[in-house]
Amino acid sequence: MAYKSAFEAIADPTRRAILDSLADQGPRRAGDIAELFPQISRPAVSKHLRVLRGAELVRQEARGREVWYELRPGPLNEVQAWVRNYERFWGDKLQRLKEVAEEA
Amino acid sequence: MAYKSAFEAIADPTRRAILDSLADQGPRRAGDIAELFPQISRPAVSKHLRVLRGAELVRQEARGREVWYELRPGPLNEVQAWVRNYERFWGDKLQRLKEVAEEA
DNA sequence: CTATTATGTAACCATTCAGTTACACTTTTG
DNA sequence: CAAAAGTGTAACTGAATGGTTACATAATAG
Repeated sequence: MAYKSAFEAIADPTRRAILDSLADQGPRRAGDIAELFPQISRPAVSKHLRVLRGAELVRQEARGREVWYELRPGPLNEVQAWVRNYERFWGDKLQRLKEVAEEA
Repeated sequence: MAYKSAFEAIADPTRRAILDSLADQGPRRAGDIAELFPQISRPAVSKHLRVLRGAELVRQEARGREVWYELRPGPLNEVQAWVRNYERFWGDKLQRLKEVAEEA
């Protein structure tokens, strides 16, 4: 059960949704997070949380018998940096013009 | 072999490297791309290319018996948009300040 | 025409993944 | 204390993943 990179962690749509919910609504309990996904079982969500922990995208904090999860989006930095390298291809007008010119 | 989203396509480091090489050096032949990865076989690279095609991150163009691959980074837009939602957590100074304040 | 080159695919394999159910553990509640 | 609540893990399962080797096909070269 090797630790995953942020790239792998966010490949799964359920895990992205978990992160989204933490971003929108702040720290939540494990059970509350699981309730967001009635279609899958609680242990399945627990495993997703473990993957997110492994990627250091969330931090957990025990409060009595409850466990609160908090967003820790730092590692997404790497993803952003990688994707930014491609912005020019759809953002840079000159680049776009060059592509059109090459097609002609 | 269902078609993957951009998120899933870029989860694999070999596929990211393929995209990087196309971004850096422009369109290349399938064989040339495969040579970038001496550690894995040519068919394995061919399969990665297929995944990238499925995600519409590359386009292929037959030129005689050669097949040229060209970067088509449009779908990365979706990834960028998603990640951008998290920028504020590490970029926004006010947000950072708020977090520090909450910890204190 | 034949041989070679460039490429993709089929068939197979071991591993990983995402899910399940059953269970264990710890903390709170009555 | 006993029961209930909150959570994670073990064991299992079917499907998908990433890799391999062997082969098929099409185009160029001699």
